[in-house]
Amino acid sequence: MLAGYQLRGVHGQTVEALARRILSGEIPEGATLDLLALREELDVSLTALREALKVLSAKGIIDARQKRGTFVQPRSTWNMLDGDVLRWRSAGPPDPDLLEHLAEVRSIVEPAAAKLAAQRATDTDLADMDDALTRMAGAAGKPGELVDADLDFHRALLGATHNQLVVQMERVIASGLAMRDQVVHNADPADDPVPSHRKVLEAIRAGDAEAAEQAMRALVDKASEDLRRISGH
Amino acid sequence: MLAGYQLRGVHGQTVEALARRILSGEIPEGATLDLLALREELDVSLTALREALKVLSAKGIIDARQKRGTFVQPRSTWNMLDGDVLRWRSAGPPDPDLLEHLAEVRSIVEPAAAKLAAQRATDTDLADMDDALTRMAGAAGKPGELVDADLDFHRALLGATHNQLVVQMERVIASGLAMRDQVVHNADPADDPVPSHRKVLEAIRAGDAEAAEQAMRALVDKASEDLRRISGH
DNA sequence: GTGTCAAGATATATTACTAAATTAGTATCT
DNA sequence: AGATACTAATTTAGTAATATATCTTGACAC
Repeated sequence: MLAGYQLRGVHGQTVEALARRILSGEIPEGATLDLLALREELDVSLTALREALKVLSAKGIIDARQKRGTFVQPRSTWNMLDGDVLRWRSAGPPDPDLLEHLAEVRSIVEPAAAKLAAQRATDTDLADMDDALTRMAGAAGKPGELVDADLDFHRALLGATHNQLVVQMERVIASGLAMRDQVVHNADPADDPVPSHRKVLEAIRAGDAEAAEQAMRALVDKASEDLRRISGH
Repeated sequence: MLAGYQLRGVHGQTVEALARRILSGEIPEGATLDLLALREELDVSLTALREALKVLSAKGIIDARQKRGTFVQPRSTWNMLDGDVLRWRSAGPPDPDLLEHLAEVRSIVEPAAAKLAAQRATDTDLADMDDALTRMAGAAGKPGELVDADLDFHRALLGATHNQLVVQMERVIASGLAMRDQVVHNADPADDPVPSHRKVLEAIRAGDAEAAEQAMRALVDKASEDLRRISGH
């Protein structure tokens, strides 16, 4: 049960089904949706379908205009930073570009976050990170727990920036970790993730912004490197 | 007409009204929504209300569970990077924290984006940025056009990273510019924004990643500085 | 050419109903 | 008395049929 970073099934399965068709490209960008046909295919009422469309519309995936019809919007207007959208995308066949982009965002955001965290972390923040690290150390062998604890560490770190918007990047990182797991499965037991994380934490605890930034940069650079090596680029 | 970076009225006014009430704190976090009461207050049908709720639910603002009720979620789960959410927030009384956080995200993302852009910008990207810069230079005195061109420049720059996720940060930047405009109104005509932007563009054109990063850092640092000075901190 | 008007199409809203899910209370049995 | 099983109440979720509002297109007049 590695559903640790899977959001609760907030929106019914109609949305999921529709989203999958669009995200996968089965229904391409620019296409006009045939609501009546979809209604039959998905075997739901029109109102239920429209509620699903409202969700997708809220995420910038479709646009429903009177008289003209309901269109799939270009991918550039999709809310790629939305947790659901990321999850739907990662559900399909693994997209190497997406993985690359996710890693890139991490390497932009996380070192900067570590820097801020070093300047602002409260005792509670530190305790949260410490707790996650302890659980990481104790989860050797149990891949599910390890990923959960890993994510918790990064979540706590982002929280320590005390910047609401930075905290939201959690979704990107969670998605990145989830997709990585789909690809790697059995990580090399030789490289223990704990020391590198501890290095970050200690720099933050010491309030050394530069050291924290650098330690985090090393961490995400290694992650990117691992990814590149595995995805065969 | 400074609606340049205002999204088309995608979702009806019911969503807007509900969103305002929640975002403003009138309906606080954790509150249980009384659908029947809201139905009357907003004077819409229940299905229309439910569609509005679906939109808010898609943005992580509320959570509707059968039998238990519909709850306002804690702010930490709201999709703060969503364009609509940002717009709704900036509609209310200006939140100094939000401005600060927006500026912080800019100062994290944009220098990194400039660096990537220097490595990847195509001729088209450069032309787009150049065009925006030209329009900036020609829009002296006309504040609306200036902001539009400014935003276009940053949009083009983000596009030049060729990273879908980074491109999405446009919403954050657009929101930041919009909120800044609400506050400053009449900018000091003494400081012309064009030279600093041109410096960034030229570094990108030259493919000098470090210079581009630095030039952009200088730019956003100055913006943050201006903001801090005005908002009276 | 430009503006106005009518017709057609389609998303949007309304009403009223049924179904499903889940909590809490109640009764029953051991 | 305590645990289990049943029942009721509440509230979201879904269905269906119908009406309305608004946008697009094309035609027609000016």
